Amino acid sequence: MGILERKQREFARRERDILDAALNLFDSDDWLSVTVEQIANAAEIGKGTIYKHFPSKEAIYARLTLDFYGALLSHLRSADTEQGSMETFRQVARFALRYHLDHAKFRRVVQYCKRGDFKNRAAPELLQGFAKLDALFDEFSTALIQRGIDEGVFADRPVEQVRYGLHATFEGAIYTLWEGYCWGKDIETDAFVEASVEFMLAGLRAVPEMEPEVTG
Amino acid sequence: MGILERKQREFARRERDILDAALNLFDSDDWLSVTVEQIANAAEIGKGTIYKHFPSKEAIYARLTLDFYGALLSHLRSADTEQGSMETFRQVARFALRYHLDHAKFRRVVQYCKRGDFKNRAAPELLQGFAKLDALFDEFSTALIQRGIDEGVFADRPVEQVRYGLHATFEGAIYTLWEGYCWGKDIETDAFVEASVEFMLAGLRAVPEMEPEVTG
Amino acid sequence: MGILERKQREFARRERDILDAALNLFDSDDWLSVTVEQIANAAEIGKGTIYKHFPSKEAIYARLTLDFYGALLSHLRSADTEQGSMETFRQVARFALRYHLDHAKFRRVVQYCKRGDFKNRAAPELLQGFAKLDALFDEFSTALIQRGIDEGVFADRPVEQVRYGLHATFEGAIYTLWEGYCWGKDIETDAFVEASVEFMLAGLRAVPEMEPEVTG
Amino acid sequence: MGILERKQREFARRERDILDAALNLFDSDDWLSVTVEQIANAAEIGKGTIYKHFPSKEAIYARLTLDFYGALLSHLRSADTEQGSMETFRQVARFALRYHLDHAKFRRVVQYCKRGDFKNRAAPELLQGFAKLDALFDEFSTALIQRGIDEGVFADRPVEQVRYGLHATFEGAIYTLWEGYCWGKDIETDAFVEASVEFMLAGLRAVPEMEPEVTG
DNA sequence: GATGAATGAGCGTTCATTCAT
DNA sequence: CATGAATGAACGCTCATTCAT
Repeated sequence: MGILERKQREFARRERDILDAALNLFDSDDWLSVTVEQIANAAEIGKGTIYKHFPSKEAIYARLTLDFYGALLSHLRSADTEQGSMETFRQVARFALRYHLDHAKFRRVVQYCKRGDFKNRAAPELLQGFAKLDALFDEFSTALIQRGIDEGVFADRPVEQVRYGLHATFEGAIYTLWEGYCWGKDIETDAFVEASVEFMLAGLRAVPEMEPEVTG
Repeated sequence: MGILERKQREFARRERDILDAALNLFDSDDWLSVTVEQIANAAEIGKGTIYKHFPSKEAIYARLTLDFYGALLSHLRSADTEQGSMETFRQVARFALRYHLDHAKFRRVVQYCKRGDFKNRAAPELLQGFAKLDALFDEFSTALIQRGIDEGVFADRPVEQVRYGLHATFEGAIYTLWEGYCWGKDIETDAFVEASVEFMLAGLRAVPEMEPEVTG
Repeated sequence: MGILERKQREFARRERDILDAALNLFDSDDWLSVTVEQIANAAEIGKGTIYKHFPSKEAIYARLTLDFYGALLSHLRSADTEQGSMETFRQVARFALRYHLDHAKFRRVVQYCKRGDFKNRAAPELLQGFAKLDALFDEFSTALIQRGIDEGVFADRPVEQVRYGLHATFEGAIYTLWEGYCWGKDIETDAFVEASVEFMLAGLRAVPEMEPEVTG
Repeated sequence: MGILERKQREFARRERDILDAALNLFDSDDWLSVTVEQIANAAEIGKGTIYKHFPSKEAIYARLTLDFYGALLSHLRSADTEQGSMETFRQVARFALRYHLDHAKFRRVVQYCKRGDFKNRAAPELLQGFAKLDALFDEFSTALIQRGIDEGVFADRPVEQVRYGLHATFEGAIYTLWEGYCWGKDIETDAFVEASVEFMLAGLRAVPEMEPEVTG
């Protein structure tokens, strides 16, 4: 019915209001001291209404984080793969890093949700949500790397092995971009993105064992 | 006098007791809920005595973090530099990563002290301590890289630029080693250390702009 | 009309559903934390509908209590009075105690409604309901005792006086039966009922002032 | 040392202040809505200080109740037992009832602590405290009754059995005295105490099985 | 008449820090 | 110098009741 539909839409809209309000309030180093009441006020609803949508404050954190990664994944999957695997990887990596930069408001809450103490407290269903995303990212990146190896563009090593270094660089790049700070200075973000992407590609192409002779 | 000296030694010893007690208590996901009283009990002193040594609880965090990085730096500086710059870098990087693994008890407090909200609250003198360490690490790593470039082992690029990718990989490697978890699975630490080190070296050697032709 | 009648019947039926649902949910030590929503769910109606039948949650408590005592009274009044006054009293008392045991689900809410804080908050009309029941029980028990005195079976004292002890034993028996616990042990209910009834009869028969000589 | 002793005395004194303040505030039908802050204010200490003495608000309830029963027991044990067992029982029972009247401020909290939901939440050590008191009261009353039986003053029945009715009357008397209300009217307390005590004695003396013939 | 989304007041408890002894 | 009792601000969450549809 039209009435039911409208109610559902209003309900969904309020949920967005809550998440948006929270996200904006969380964009500060003091974010952890933002109270549920402040979120409710910012969303222009009552405090109790928040709990119609989320069972706890931490569930809001989790939801923002899941939304963040879910949107990233969906963008990545719709990436253009017509080009060579190197260029494809470059664009995917670049996009992922820029996505983090463009959604920097999420950074504190996303990092919080990765912490062990958060996961210890989190409801099992939330943890499942995170695990599912992990698996999807895993699958996506594995395919990307394997394609490069198959095409002879990346060094022919077990994917398991090459992903270690790749993961390190990627995680560190995000961390540093979000921190905005490196080697005692503010970073120049565009340059940082490009340098990190090329670093990843260099690692993917490199033949690890014999490299001194090859390069030297 | 002997008396004065003994008193000073006792005082210093108590400080160590506090820091050791805190460090052990902090080795848990619940570390943030460790109270000053618990630390005092574990150190077998009164709660008030802690405040003779540290102006605040967060000062203990800062001190542990400074100690952690200070010790790392001093170890790195005493590294053997007799070998070629590539091998020297490899050993330095490997040592730094292993050092983080070997001092995993520090991981939560060290990560906490990097957070923006901590730095906002921190006393200026503490921030100076961190800045000084940053500068020393900067100086040390710059020298290492520059030597490799000068010897023709690393690609000839502005140090500023190459350090971006290097920093990303290094930070991400530490983060992941401490997390113990990557791509949805527990990591195999030895392999992870080696993969990360070689990834860094690959990035340092690679000629970034023309690589498609070179490798393909 | 048939339609009107059916509506009334449905309405009354819903009220029963609410009361039954509430009563079942109240049969637990946690009964005070049962929410209106839980009652509504158990009664398979909407939360708002409850308020079409009862002006407040406490009105449900009051209604259950009034129903409980009302049913007891109506049973007592229809008791067989053909036997002697002692046996009649014995049967009435036994029935009243067993009635409490058989309706133990009511115990928490009935006791709650006796509390002073409840009565302070209660609407005047509810208090009138309780007062009316009190008066009817008063009348009923007075008649029963007076009959025993008139027949020379109970000691000849002012009814006012004898009822004090009787009331104490009766109230205490109910309390203890509902509690199920006495002198540090679980009670054996049948024995407890009989012992209490005989205790009441002993008190009713006893000549208070001179008894040492009489019995000794 | 004098210093240590003084500290202990001050500490104990504060505990008394808290308990006294709480007791006074609890002497109202609204007692459950008395907040910890109100108690702290009334005791002229900080809210946190309360928690140095009691782990929770409910622990204050429990403590008051234990104090109440502990003092009663110690009074009862020091009762004069020189007289005959009937007179001794009469005086003990009378004292116990009057004690409840004289400490009516305790009545709400004492009744609260008997409730099942309270006991479900209570710490095991508290429950042990209650169980211990139960056992001591049990022992005391058993001895009193047995003495009456041995002296031929009370009917010769198993103590277990006679205590059922006695317990009912006693519990009910206290409940009613505290309520102040019986058969729809305010009670006259002195008369109620005497009537209840004589009721208990009548029950103790009565020969249960054959009484119709004996009395009629 | 039935519904259920929205409301918001209310409170126990923790713990870093101080300071009198 | 060492101690530990005292402090009090701060906050997530519940749930009875209302009322627009």
